[in-house]
Amino acid sequence: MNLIIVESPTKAKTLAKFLGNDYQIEASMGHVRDLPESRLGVDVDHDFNPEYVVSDKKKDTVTKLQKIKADKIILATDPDREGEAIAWHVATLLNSKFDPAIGGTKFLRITFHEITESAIKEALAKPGEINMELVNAQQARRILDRLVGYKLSPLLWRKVRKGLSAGRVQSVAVRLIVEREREILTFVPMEYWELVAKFKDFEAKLIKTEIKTKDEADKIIAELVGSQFIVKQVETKEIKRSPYPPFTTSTLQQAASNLFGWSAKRTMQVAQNLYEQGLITYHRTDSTNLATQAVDAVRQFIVEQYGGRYLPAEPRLYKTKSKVAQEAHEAIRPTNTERLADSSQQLDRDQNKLFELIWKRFVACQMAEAVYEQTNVDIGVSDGYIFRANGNKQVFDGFQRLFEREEGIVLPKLTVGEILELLKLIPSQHFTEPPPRYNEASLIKILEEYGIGRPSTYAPIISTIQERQYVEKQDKRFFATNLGMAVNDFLMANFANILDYKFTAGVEDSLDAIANGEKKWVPVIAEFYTPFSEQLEKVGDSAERVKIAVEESDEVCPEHNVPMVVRIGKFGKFLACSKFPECKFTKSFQVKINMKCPKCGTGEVILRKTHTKKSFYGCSNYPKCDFASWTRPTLPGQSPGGRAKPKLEVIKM
DNA sequence: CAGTGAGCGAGCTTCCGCTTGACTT
Repeated sequence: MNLIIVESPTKAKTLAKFLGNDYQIEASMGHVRDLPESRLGVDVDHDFNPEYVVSDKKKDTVTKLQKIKADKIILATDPDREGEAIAWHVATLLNSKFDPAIGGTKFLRITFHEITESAIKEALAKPGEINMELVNAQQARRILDRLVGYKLSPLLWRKVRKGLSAGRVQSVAVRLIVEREREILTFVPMEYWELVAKFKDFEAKLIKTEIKTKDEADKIIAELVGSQFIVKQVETKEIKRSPYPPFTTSTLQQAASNLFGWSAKRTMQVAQNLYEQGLITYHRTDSTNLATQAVDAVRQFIVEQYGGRYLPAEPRLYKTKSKVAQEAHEAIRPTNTERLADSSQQLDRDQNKLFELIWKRFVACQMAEAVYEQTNVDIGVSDGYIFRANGNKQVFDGFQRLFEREEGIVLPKLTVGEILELLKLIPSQHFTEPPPRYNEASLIKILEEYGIGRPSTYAPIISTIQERQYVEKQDKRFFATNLGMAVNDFLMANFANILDYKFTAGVEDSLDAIANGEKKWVPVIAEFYTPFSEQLEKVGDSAERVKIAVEESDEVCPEHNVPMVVRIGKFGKFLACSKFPECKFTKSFQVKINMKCPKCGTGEVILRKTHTKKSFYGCSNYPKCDFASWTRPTLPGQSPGGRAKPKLEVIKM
């Protein structure tokens, strides 16, 4: 009997369908061994020798694998750095029971990038061995992350506050948010004006002229009134739009965040569900590759469903942009394109929404381009001013057939030299705006661009930086807290190299060098650790304890008539008199949603929490007014929840 | 449907990446 070990139980089931009774297939459930949680587990004085332990959570899995009697053990973990390491750890743990010298058990390593019958049988036909260079690259990655995290965090406990943490990934995520916060705080809005000329049936905007003040706008209007508006140029060109590539984890999380307002965590939970039901391919991937079989099938589907005009002559190939991508899996796609109609009844609302999103993105990615006719019209005025109007008409919908149709702007037929009748000049005041605060989608996007974090960690990173209270989410946007800024400033002042946006990219280059045999892992780690440990010692000896700014509130202490400040206790935020410890007056911290209580009309609606930490809406006049609601209260005429309707339309098939 | 809470300092905290349940409310 042959034992095949993969990482995911769902994958094990799929393989079992393809292979007969000659194989027993089991899942390792990810990593089986790791550095111990409660201590460093790296011997920094002896070549960084790591200490690996099987955690309590993994014991059952490991014991189960060890008990299986097999002639051959085939390690079919993912074809990437982490997968290779899992294979090695599994082999090491099973070796005592299955020593080739004693029992004759043989370890074989196979890899495949797509879960199709042909790919698996091909892999089984030519098995290889564990690639120790790749394993060592993973060990270097693991040990470096441990050294950074478990050396910097205790320094923060000493210099800032107990329980804090720092790491190669999380500290950069916090840095991004802190720097954006400061950019917004120091941003000076600049006034500018726009001028729109209204004609019969269309309008045009003044271009190439900067207007800074109302006086300037008025002056130009005075000049223009009574002038002749003449069509100077009419330019029409064809524009083609291509579909987006199929989803990876990060783009799926971004789309679900932007379209549905979902957190990355929620998206992954729903995707996990779809994956377990066999409806989609694996949902933790950084690749946009597609199995040839799947592309062939969807091309046939497109012809049958929409007609040959919607099919490009050649299949579209999508190259993965990210340099750090490991491409162990395919893109996220439906496992069966034709399954949409009958599956929809069994799925709940969230599953349906996400499946439809994945389905559309995949089918669209193999459809024809959409074609538009774009018209630019320049209108000249005697004084040299130029107004421009843009028209946009869809000529062929192509892949856009699957999505909501955008309203085009249709311009009337205009000819060069034509004199237009001006109806009105409309000035409008604007101000330049700072870049927006990050939300989950934009944070994941930029982290991926820097190569920081992996598909399996984007969602957990977002949880960690909030749990540590480095950042807070308000209305789905991240705000840096005073604590986050203080920790960031401390780390930037003393360990700027680790917080460098390019640090991870440099680490990745070294790991690649280890993986392809150009470098050995121990010197790579030593080269980092020697200066790092010197710096740790220096900062530990000399740095002052960091003071965290307290946030003032609008509330005033009734006993001392001084502002109250926001403090953080065991159970979250509360308001305290700024004269503490002299004055011990406190008040609960109220999160207002800018709405009067619908019951008493005088109180503010505030967000509160039950004993069990569940959020609900209540009235600030409680206990005088007992208004309470699980959902955000609505004012007459407002749609419940005030949420925008999702942009998807139902696919008719 | 709605606690409390900081300051002392024992013993504790902490990383990133790979996978799912097993818990409670």
